[in-house]
Amino acid sequence: MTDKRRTLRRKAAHFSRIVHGGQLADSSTAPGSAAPPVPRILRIAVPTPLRRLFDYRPAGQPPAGGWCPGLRVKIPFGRRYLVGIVMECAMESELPASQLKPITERLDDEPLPADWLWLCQFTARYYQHSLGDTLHHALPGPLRQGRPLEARSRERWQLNAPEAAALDALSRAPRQRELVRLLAQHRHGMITSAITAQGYARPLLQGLLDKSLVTCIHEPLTASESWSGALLAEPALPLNREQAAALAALHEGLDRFHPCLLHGVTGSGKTEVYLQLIEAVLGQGRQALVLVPEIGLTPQTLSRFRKRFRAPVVALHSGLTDLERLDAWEAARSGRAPIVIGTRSAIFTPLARPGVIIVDEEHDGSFKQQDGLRYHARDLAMARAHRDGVPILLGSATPSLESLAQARSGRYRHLRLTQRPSRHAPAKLELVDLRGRQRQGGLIPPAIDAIRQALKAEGQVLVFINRRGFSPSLACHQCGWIAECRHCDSRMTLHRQPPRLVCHHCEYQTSQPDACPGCGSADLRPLGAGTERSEETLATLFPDTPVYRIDRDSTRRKEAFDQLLTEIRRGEPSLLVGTQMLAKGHHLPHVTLVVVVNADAGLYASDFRALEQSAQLLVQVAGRSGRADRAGRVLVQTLHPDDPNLRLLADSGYDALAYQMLEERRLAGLPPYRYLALARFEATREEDARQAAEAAGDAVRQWLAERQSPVHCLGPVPAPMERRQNRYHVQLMLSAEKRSALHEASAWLVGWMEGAASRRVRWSLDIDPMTLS
DNA sequence: AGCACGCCGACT
DNA sequence: GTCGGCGTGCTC
Repeated sequence: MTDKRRTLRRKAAHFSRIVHGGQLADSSTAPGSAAPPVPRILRIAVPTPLRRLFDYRPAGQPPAGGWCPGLRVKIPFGRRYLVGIVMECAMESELPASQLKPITERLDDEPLPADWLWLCQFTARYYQHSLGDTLHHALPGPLRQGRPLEARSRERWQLNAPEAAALDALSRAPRQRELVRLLAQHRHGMITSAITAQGYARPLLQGLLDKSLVTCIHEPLTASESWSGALLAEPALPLNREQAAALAALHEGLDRFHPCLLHGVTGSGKTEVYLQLIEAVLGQGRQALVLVPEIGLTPQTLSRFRKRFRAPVVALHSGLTDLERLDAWEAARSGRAPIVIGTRSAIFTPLARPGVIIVDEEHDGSFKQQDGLRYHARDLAMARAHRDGVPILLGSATPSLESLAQARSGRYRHLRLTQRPSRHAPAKLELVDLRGRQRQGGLIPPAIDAIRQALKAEGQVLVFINRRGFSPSLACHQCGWIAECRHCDSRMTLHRQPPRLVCHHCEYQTSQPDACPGCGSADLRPLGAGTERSEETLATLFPDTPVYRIDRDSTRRKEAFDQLLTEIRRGEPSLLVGTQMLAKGHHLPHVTLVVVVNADAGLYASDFRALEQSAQLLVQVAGRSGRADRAGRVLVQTLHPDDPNLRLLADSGYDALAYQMLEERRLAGLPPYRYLALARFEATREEDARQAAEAAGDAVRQWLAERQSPVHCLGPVPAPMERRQNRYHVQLMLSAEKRSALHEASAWLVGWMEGAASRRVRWSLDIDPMTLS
């Protein structure tokens, strides 16, 4: 009884710290202030999900600049040692001195960069995440582990002999010859990572070294490279009128926060605008940060940037080792890297002299992290540009409704590109009625005829089907049994290579049954088509044409994908069957016909963003069709050819549908007109998840009522797929017209859940959720 | 999240 | 007799 009361009191105290305390470290105590007094207390962010700082006593020599926020320290924490980051220096602690431990060791002489620290604090607060966890997440691995942020040396490779002589010596080593040619293009040599990024493995370099054809120089990493002088390695392309106008508008806002939406149809030359904007920024001696979708950081994108500028382009992609990542981070922090290009997590790269942030394909879903720290890189980019006082450019042919609304309201400058260099307008979507038609591999006769014609005219055909595997389910024609996952509320997808039933939600696999487990009948049939089945059908229908399947299964190995793309770019008439992997980003100049096997998935889905996302995807796919000298066709198969949304998209284009969707969002009280926060609860027992959600719902409703808060609370409701991997998902939604109100309410809810949630229930809060599932 | 402590079933 | 299951509590 007394125990219980004590626990409650402790929870209340803890809770009030979370809600009322926790101001951000004052930036006036940041590095640079003169002669700081030695603090008695260091408040430290610790890599744990606990949303508070921990007080320690300083120990050892203070750094030259004095104790200040941003210094890494090693600390004893419970029974282990962790790397924490000093966030505040204070003279008093709420705890008695006897309960404070001294830090074990100071790890830095200089604090971590202030812009990085600010962004992490902003992120933790905005997404209601533990600051310690956020900092940990945003730090390169070696720094996370407490390794020093010191100058590392790196290897620079330079050709020794004249190119011709070297080539002579390598008559029987074609890869080494290629590498020699590459090195010959770089008078000052190349660093290892730049070479491996081009696909040359280290052993090749060793081979050249053994033959004394190259020298390897170990240079300190901090050596500043001079890239001043001539900025461009190749001249900029001429701009059309719209591009020039957009660039002129961007030039007006180079020295301030200037949010812009570059809204340009596929092929209208957005990248050229990026490049010339970056040129201007580099010309001022400042840096550019470019964010691209996960699928967009291809060697082609990268080489376009690298070819244009003489300055080094640092790419942050998933293939980097921890040390390479640290190098990139350090190069950006020190200002040595003028151009940094990377996916979502690259938003956490510090910059010495920020000049512009560009978010390419800003509507892309991969900018939102879907687990753990659920941040949206585009939104963080906006916050960061605002704080740094630099322009930010969001680019897309199919802008998110969020960005479109901002542009329409005038908060973002709306820059449009409507012209394409080719004579042809983007291909129109032709809706094809699927109803009552015989399908082969998902395709109906008119589509097959169109494919035949396109191939006859020496074109390539892209068949888009957003389902991996052979068939999305396996059904018994005797009793109606359907293969379902044991662990999820979902159907198993049939795969042929290898033949298995696979759950795409939890990876659970079984062998394909010979007979129905329900009635024993052998009449099991695949239901519907996936990429494998379309591939098989097309191979039968067009035996003389190569069929390439591009999906996660066929391109598991990276080289396989590159090889396929190279083959496809040769331009021979061929059939490409693929998921959105193919639809996004890749330039496929020889495709003259696109067939969308089924456009219906997003039209009637329950998720409020489904229509927006499928419209964006359809437009992206359609953009693969047609090229400079030949108009393309896009056939869209659908069971709902009269669907008003689909019609609007086909007849009037994305923008018209987008503006209509915005009106619908306004009426429905959904983003971007209201802000959402989604609390998710999951547990192995359905009961536990539901009870936790109900308790949270009751608590937050009471809190809202007491304060007469305008925030709405919906639920709890079961998630759209309630059972996943044998865990039950229930959710609670908060919505508000004002961000600040939502923020207050969700902060309170998080505090409540942190104190109240039972051990068997996992919960998380998703601010600005992308999906309600 | 880790990592302890603590209290109940099948094993050398 | 103990090894180890996961329930509960704590981390300055």
